[in-house]
Amino acid sequence: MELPNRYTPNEHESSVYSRWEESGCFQPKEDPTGEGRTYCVMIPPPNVTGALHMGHALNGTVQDISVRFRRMRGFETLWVPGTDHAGIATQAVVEKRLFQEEGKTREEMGREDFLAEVWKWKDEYESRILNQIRRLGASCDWSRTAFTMEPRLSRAVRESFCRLYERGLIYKGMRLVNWDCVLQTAISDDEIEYVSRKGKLWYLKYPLVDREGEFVCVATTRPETMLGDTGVAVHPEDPRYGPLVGSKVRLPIVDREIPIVADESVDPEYGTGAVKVTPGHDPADYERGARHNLPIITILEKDGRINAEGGEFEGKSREEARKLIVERFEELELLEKVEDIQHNVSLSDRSKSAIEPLVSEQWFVKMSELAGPAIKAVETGRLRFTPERWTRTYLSWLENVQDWCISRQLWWGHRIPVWYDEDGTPCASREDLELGAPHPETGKPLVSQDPDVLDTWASSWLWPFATLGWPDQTEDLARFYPTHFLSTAQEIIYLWVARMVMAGYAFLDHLPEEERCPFEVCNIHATLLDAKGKRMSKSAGNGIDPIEMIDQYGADAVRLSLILLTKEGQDTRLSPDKIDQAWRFGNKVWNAARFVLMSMDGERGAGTSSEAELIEDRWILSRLCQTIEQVTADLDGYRFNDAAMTVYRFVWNDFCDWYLELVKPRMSDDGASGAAARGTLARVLRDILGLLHPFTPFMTEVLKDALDEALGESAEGMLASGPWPTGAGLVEDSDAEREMDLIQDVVRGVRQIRMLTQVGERSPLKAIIRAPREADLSVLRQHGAAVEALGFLETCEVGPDSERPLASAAAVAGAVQIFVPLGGDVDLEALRDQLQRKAEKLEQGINSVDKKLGNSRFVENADPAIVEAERERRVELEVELTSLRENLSGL
RNA sequence: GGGCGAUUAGCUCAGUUGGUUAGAGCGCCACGUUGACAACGUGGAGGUCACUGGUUCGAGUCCAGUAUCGCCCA
Repeated sequence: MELPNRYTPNEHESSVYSRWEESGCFQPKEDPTGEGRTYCVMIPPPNVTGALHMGHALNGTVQDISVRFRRMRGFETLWVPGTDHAGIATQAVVEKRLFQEEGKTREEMGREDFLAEVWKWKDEYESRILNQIRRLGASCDWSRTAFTMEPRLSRAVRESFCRLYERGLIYKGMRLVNWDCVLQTAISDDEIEYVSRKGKLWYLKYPLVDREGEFVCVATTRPETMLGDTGVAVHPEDPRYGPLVGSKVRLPIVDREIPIVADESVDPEYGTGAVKVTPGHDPADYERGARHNLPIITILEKDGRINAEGGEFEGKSREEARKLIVERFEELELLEKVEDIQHNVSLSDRSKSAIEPLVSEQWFVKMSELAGPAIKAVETGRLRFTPERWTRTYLSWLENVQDWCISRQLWWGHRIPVWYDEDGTPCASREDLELGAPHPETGKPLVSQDPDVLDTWASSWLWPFATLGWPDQTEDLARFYPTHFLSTAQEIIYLWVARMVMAGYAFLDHLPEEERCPFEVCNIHATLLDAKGKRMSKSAGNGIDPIEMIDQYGADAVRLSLILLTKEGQDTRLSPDKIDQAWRFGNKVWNAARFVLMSMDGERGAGTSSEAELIEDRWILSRLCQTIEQVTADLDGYRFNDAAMTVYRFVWNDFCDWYLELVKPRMSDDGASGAAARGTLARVLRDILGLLHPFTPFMTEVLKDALDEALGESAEGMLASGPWPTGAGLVEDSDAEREMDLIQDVVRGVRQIRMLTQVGERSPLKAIIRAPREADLSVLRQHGAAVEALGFLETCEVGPDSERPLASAAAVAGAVQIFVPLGGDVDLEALRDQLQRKAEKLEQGINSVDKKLGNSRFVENADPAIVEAERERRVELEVELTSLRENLSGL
């Protein structure tokens, strides 16, 4: 295969992906013995109508690396893909489009027809996002693709609902909930976003009953809610109001007498220190009202208009009512003042309309009982977060968990499996019940099913086991549950992670307790920021489209850049030039491989440490050995960035910069040296491709084919199915590394001379090397060829006390001095300058060591090994400084 | 308001249980088209590690406080 000098991802990606799929390597093999090691990951199901964003790309990459690494190591891996029906988001999107395009509302269409439309949308969008995940290279088992509303998973939802219902953990009640007046549904606390906005604080005066001309002044940001006030609260120790507690005020406009109560929750510093209490429309007031038995008055319709309680304002919108009521207060001379303030407004995530707290009848799950085992899971180490600090976030939510409002006034979702008889007596059922059939307890005919649907999280919290077949005891469930790794975003720790853990303990009661936690490791990936450090988000419009980037740079570059940039747990600024950096690395690998493959004809050695004789072969194999060990350990510990950096450096700095340069002269050699070089190159390249495969799966797969072809070896399987490089036949060779260090230093010395003296990179030079130390001398005598090759030296004369030629340039590498006779071309000034600077740095180093060694408390207290190391360092520095000074004085 | 994170070279970031002369990529300067890669190579310049205290023989690293920025939650 002839490789072009540029890697063009678009030519390869789709065919490589198809080959993976056709090979079946993304699917775990049957395992009748049940003894194979498994590794299972569940994808956080993206919203079915959503599009892939960079957060998905990063998270997908992290999961894919984990899965590919384990697969290559021989685990039976399963990565389950799928999507989430995302009740409110999907319904809102479809509703909007239908209205815009066809002018229809869902009410006009009716429940059944509307849902048919949503299903159509779902099918279209589901394939879009799943294909985007494929584009990234994700090695999911597509035969197990799941959807939260498919029959299998819907059955799991029914089962879980009924179990909780039977355990008395689900109840229905009138509660103050967050109401979205546009979508006309309750939403959970987690679906609210807070936006800081400019607003006003109105100071309203409420006249005291029986005290003509006296008032209590309250401050409010929502004056229209005064229509529902049923009290005024002050702090019990507030001297301004103490005497008034127990008396009453007359609510203006409404003309209702309401009491003044003392409540510790009131902040005497805020506003006037007296607050109006509107239990029907404010969560804090709801609590206050409950404590003081104040009545609850609801003043809003479901669409946000004022209802009959508002008297003359009935039918007005919230905004109109606010304006009119403020005007009335002014007319009544009861408006004391208005202040401009900055405050937080709660908006619905989906409709972006202001949330109205509203009392309504909803279904709830009692959470405190379910939270216990989830807390214990982290305490006992069954569940581990990476980075570890997220444990606290998880625990703090669980420890303060509120009951979960699970009903939504939507149509798109799992309909609540509760039916009512004519008296409204509910019964929950796993199977659909016929209307007219007798209620199992009362015997009266059933007249209706609950119209509401469940919160989407009430199905996604079952994801780790429902996708494996639960409530049935399937083979998959037995084999792959509990799963091993979950990777997700920080803002979803409460919404999803904690609930999944609760669900695992609550529902998988056929398993012993230690096997119920749905995953071992929960990774919280970095937040992606734009180049200015702002969080990438759809609403801010500052996101980078991953698909666009894949088109431009290839999936490998997108994946690798995300990992190279993302030190675990640290937020990451992403911009296209960072992706370009990763592309360049890929191109470097491509060209290195191309070069290696061009010279694979002829005899080839085994490429093992035991066979390696030449210093560069021993050295690169030793470095490879360390790299494999390091990368394996890092991936095992989910340190993706460290792993990627290690391979990156090995490939670029060791393999390309030094090894390839060193073996160039040997590559076309017919003898043993050439065979060893080719064997070593083939071995190192093959292992590099293996190590890189989890990060850059497409390119490595293409190069693997090319390598097989060049070596005349049959392409057995794909890289994706392994094996992972083991390091077999490699040893760490510290002698080779030390020797290579010296060679590199000397070569750098020669290069410095070339630069300083402007003699050019390749003009042949004679070098004279003085190596007074026996160890250096023998290395340089033995491996002079390497120095000559990389320094482009004609000759290289090494001796313990070589004479310095007249008119020579010089460099220093430790105790070694390098001289190059140059006649009159030497720029002595520049040379002296450089050596002088180096000497100053050395002196600085010696001073700091002397300061330590001269300090008796250091010598007495520090670890003896450290003290010894400092002494040795002192010697080394001194030797180098001596040779530098000799060199300088010889100029 | 609560919690968390960050502050190191012009920019983006590494820096392990405290112990070399604090590193990388990009950018910059100089040189170089040589047998893979000029999207490359070689060499170089560039840093009071935000600030103030403390602990320690020793602090970029640990502790406390201050400032600025950011994220999550309310």
